Amino acid sequence: MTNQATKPLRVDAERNRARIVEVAQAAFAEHGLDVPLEDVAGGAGVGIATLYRRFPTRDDLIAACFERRLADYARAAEEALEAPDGWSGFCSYVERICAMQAADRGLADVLTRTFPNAKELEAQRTLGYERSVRLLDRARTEGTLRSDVVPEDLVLLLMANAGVVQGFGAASPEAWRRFVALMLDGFRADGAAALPPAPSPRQVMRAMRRLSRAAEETRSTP
Amino acid sequence: MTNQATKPLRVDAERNRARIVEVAQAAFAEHGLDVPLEDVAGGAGVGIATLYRRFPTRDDLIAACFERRLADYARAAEEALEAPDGWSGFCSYVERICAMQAADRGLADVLTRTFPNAKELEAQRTLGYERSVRLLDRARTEGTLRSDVVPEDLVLLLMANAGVVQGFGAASPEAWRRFVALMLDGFRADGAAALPPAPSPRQVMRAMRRLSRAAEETRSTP
DNA sequence: CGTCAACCGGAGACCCGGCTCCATTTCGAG
DNA sequence: CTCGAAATGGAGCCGGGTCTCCGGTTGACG
Repeated sequence: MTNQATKPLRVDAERNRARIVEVAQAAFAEHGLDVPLEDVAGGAGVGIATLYRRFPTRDDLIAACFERRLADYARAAEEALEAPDGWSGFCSYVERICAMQAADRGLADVLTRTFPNAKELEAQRTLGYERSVRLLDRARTEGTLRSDVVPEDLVLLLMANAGVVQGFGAASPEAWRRFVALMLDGFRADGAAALPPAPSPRQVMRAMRRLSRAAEETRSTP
Repeated sequence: MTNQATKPLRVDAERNRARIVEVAQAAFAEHGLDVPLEDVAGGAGVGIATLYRRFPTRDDLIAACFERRLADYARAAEEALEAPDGWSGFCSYVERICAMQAADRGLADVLTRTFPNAKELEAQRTLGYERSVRLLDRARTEGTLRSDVVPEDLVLLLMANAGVVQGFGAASPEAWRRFVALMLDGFRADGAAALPPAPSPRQVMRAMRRLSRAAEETRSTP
């Protein structure tokens, strides 16, 4: 979805494009992925048409804004893999991605939706996913992480944390920390009780697709 | 906000009112608190004006729909108080209210917002809150529930579960069970690590007010 | 059965966001 | 400096939701 091989833009056009992305990034972070695009255009000191010409689809703009952020996300797992032990790696990873969600409402959405047309984004997400699987395996074989966790549980956690962040927002910006700590305690192996079944990977995909679709509809028919 | 002392309605009007509430309840349960009111009116086989005449405000309709459901919510805590021990009472309470959220998207919202003009609703909520405090105290002094939990943690849980329910929706209707089980494990006293500070009661109130306000704005300027 | 207040429905005004069309401006190559 | 392609911006259309106004209908009482 990102124009890479296309002809380079005229310098003024490129400048505008950059400003749009910059403003959009801030707007997404503060208000979520559903900010009115007119506001973004206005904030960038540019006409709405310019924004649409450069980013025909909202998803195009989202992709442009979150490529870097998602790379950070993937890197978080990589760095956590370098932790001295599995458990601390797992914990610091979870805390880190939840912190990212708390700091950027848009990212919280991006992490729980799917963007079929933005291969770059999806590639990063997949990369992060694969690394987190290794992270999970390591902590699990170490015996500190409960043995019945599956990668899908991370999605559960991401969605739950999104709810906390969204719910408390600015009213209690640190509330998510407590939630995550509680949750991490629940992930410990010792004394863990049996768990109800996890959603299947297919179900997770369906849920993420559903969220994307719902967002789109909410936009066209608010 | 509920008209109690006002003159009784004409029988046909009363019949319509009842149908509106009935349809609205179902619509709220399925689509959340933000369903278009025209749909509700249409579903009830009634003109939009009739709905507005009977419920000048969306909140009036919400209050009429959720008085009973919130009474159920308050009763859940009462019944949990009768459990043989504190821990099982706490667990069954948590599971029950989360199940209620999963079964009714509207309720999930009602439980995390505030309705300053619906004293009946707020009274039920307060009742439920007071009972849950006793529930917490009992399990805590029993030594099974970690000693550093506070009532605000239940709000944290409600908001997190709302995120899970909202996120997975129909794609994995049982996912919340696993989440709640994980969470409950985190609430156990044994081996609990120190927790970051909880949001203060004031912060919780502010957050709930904020959600209400946000919802209103989303409605007028989606 | 007649009357009137209560009730009803739907047209339409209003607002908002998404998206497009096109007359005008600006860049930059020659 | 000239000139065409690139870029621009805002007016304007659409669709959807809220809420009101008013002419027509109906229940209930005498």
